[in-house]
Amino acid sequence: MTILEDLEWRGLINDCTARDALAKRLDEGPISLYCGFDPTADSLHVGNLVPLIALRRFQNLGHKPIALAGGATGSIGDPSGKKSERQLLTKEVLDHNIESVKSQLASIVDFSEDIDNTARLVDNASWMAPISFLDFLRDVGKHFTVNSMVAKESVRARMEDRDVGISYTEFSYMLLQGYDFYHLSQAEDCELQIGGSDQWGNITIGTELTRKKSGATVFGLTLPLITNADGTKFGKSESGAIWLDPARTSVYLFYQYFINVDDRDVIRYLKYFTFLGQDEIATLESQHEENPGAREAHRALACEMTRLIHGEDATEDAVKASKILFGGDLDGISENALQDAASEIPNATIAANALDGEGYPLLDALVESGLSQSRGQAKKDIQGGSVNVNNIRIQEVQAKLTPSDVHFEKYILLRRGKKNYAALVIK
RNA sequence: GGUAGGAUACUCAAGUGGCCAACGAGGGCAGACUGUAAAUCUGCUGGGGCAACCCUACACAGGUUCGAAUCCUGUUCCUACCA
Repeated sequence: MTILEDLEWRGLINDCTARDALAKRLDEGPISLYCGFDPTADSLHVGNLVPLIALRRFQNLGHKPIALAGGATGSIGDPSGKKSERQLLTKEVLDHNIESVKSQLASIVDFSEDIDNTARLVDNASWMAPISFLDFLRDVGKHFTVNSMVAKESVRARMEDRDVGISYTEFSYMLLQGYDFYHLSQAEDCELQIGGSDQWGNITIGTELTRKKSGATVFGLTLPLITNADGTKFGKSESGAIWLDPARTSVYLFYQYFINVDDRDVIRYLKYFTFLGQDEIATLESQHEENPGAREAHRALACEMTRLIHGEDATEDAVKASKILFGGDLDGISENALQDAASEIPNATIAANALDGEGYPLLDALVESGLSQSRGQAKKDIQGGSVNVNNIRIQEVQAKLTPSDVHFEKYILLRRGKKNYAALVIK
């Protein structure tokens, strides 16, 4: 199966320039391809993942991936899909972001030097910064009419909204990205750019510019926007985006996000995100249809994803913790098991002597651990029967935690609702 | 510039002197059922207090009144029509 057939089967091709010509070129041998990302944050999140994983799919088949960090473009701001003008980021922030994201990229594409088609990371600031404004206008700007630029979706949306408008700076963004492609085609023999579907306009500017300036044919391919069956935004949980940085989104929560994917989405996501083949996914699909309650497909998705981003050991810990936390009773649990579970969920520390005498109010513990936002909310949660201490439901608002609630002289396990856990660590 | 209308909680949207921390819908959270689903049903949805109650909040700043989201004055912003 060719790479394009594989992507097609996975539902990962949204749009493609000169599809037949690209297929032919891919048959002839490995090519270099790139995918850009703007360093707007110091971590990637799962929403960024599809194009990067696609880079890896190409790499697995011998092609040479280039990850492009938008040190230059990121300082301008891509208007695509943005309703209003963006705040400019300082150079220090951009540099810091690129540095942080670099290690995350390494878990997705292979940067090891002992293979022929090792991945490379480039920063477009390195070739963009030296170009003078005059040169840019003469060498790049001359190739495009404002008429066609204005017609691009990303610009038109902002032009039509007269309240926000679009600055000249953001208007120029597409030319910068277009120039990137031209530059990489010259300097790195890069022949393909991939990206999210919102990048179509920017990518075609690049293929056009390259053709006009050098006569070479380069290709563009966009991947679909991931949509959840229930209409919510993919990659967002109740507490915000699911980040790849474990300091921002714990491995446990990362794993749980995929475990909790909607039934209707799970097979699609296995195709989008994992490297499992047709046979394996077909097996999971039939298992899922026969017995959805077992959630084999969810487990496979969550494990594959967690393993890819966080590695084998962290995945095992997350699986272990999930088993303990959703296994019911705490009786007979071992100290190690509880400790493992506690290390995966939010912790709050209280002093041992706070439990003495009257005991420590459960209300305070809920707020302290972040499970409830305020004491008033904590009270409602308790009255609503959603609060558990050591997996036993507590409904007295005035309940106090005492030394008898402490397991192994160290832990009290709190839970709000079915899935929100926190550990109270006694010091 | 003129005239008319508008600004209410996460969003939409009622309320036009006390019964308003504010109807209703969506969203969110939780409970029941289940599979850590979906659908459905139920409860909650400004902060503090066990409570009586207190504080903060109906664009902003003042005023009238025992009492204001509601009336008056000024300010800002929106929308429509006219110039």
